Amino acid sequence: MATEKLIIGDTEINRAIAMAKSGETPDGKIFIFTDEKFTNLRLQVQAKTASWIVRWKSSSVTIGYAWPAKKRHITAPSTVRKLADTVLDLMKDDPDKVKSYLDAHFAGQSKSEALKAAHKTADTWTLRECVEQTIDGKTAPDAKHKIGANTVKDYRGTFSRDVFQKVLDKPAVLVTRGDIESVRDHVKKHVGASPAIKIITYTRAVLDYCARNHAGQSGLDKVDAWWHFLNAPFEIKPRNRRPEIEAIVATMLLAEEYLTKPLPGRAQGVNGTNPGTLAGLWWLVLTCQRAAAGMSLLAHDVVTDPDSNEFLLAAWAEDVMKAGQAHVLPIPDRAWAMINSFREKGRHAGSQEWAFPSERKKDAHATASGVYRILYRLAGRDALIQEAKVERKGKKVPERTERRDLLKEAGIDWWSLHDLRRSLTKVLDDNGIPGGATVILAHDIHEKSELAVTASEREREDFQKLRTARITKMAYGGAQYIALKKEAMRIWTDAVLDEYDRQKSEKAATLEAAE
DNA sequence: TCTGACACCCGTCGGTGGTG
DNA sequence: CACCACCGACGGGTGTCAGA
Repeated sequence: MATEKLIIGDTEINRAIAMAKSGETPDGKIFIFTDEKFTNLRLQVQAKTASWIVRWKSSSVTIGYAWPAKKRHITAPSTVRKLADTVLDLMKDDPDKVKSYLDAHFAGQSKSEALKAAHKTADTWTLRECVEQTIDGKTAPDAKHKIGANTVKDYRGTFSRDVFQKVLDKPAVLVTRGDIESVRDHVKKHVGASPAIKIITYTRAVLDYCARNHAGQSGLDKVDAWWHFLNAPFEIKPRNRRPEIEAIVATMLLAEEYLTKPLPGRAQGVNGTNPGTLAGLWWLVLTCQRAAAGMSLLAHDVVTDPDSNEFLLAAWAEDVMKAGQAHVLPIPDRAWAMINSFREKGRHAGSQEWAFPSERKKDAHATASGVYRILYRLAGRDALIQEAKVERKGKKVPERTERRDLLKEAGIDWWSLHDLRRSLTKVLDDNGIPGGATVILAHDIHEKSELAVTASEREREDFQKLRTARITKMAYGGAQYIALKKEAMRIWTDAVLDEYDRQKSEKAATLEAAE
């Protein structure tokens, strides 16, 4: 083995690099330069690498490479000696700390930061432990800023990503901005912007929580709060799909047409839509409520308005609405008649429980998902066939043939339930009542009335009467802006229903002309 | 005309990604 | 941070058809 003892300088480094590049040393064995200036340092060439090694007593540690130039690349003699000096001290102190120190050093931390980090490795939390502690702390019954089950689900989803695992096992004090940013970028590239933003948001939340509440155990008191600078340099463009009333109504007429016939290409003569589900779609079109909340309307919470012949009142309890606020909406008679014309033809029409009972399940309400599927099928977005579970036994089976986008064929751009809310806002703005949309959409209502019902309450003979009284009181008192809501609801529903009447008679005229 | 087998269809469930 | 949209997967109910 060739060993040269001298002061390692650029000449030696270049020779070592040349050897490593070719993979050949003069005698084919390991080639070593030992440094006369810093006795514990050596530059060792073996195969295709030239490594910087610090030796002390019987142990040696690689602190970097002169070649290859990929990771931990160091070629300046002074830099190497400085690093070697620190590492040697650490080796004498506690050899176990060297690795973490080098991790921190090459992650770009300053000497003092990296040293602090190194001294903390054994007894401070990993990032994973910080996550767990944060979730535990924020879900405790007496937590100050509690998080809900959905948010816990969000945390778990975010931190369970594969690319995150390695970083999570690092001690939190050693995690760097670069670590988190590379996870963020990977997720952005392979998943999407929203999950990538969550990486940043939740990492920041976790480190903040631990630094604030468990600084000692997490070790985060020894580190600058670099996570405050974490950022996601992109944003999600807000959607701006806004179907015109004409398109909405054309879609509704199309859906209505398929109440009595199968959709194109279907192998069986099953009607494309069912009245109960269509009633749900009409309900959402005419009220523009959030789909899930809108469909969970209880049957007894639609009441006649004692103060008006032209409206009904619909009410949602606070636990159904976003932000936990009760909501009352006046429904113009004309609109309710439209909805009801389909509603009363539903399979479970007249349900005591739900205003919009499911077509399928007894005792359940029609779901937003089911309503949405009407649009989904009309656009031909549903899968062509399910995979056959059993081998066909030569029997001729009806086959589904084509998938057509009926909306496109009718010149309608794809729209979905949430888009209705933008259409409503536009129509009301155009009609000079910009506040109308806000009150209908329940963006900013503060109402504390109790609408929860107990079973025994419902047993009472005069329940419906009492219920009506309570909803009315809520509608007219307090912060429900009932007059504004009435005006806004009338403008919107009239606009939709006028267009419906227009298109319907136009259609009838076309049919007549064809005969 | 009846019956049973089969696979189809609509609406539901639940997970993932997006939104305000 | 708490909701929403979207969509794959699936199941109960049912139309279809061959054969009795």
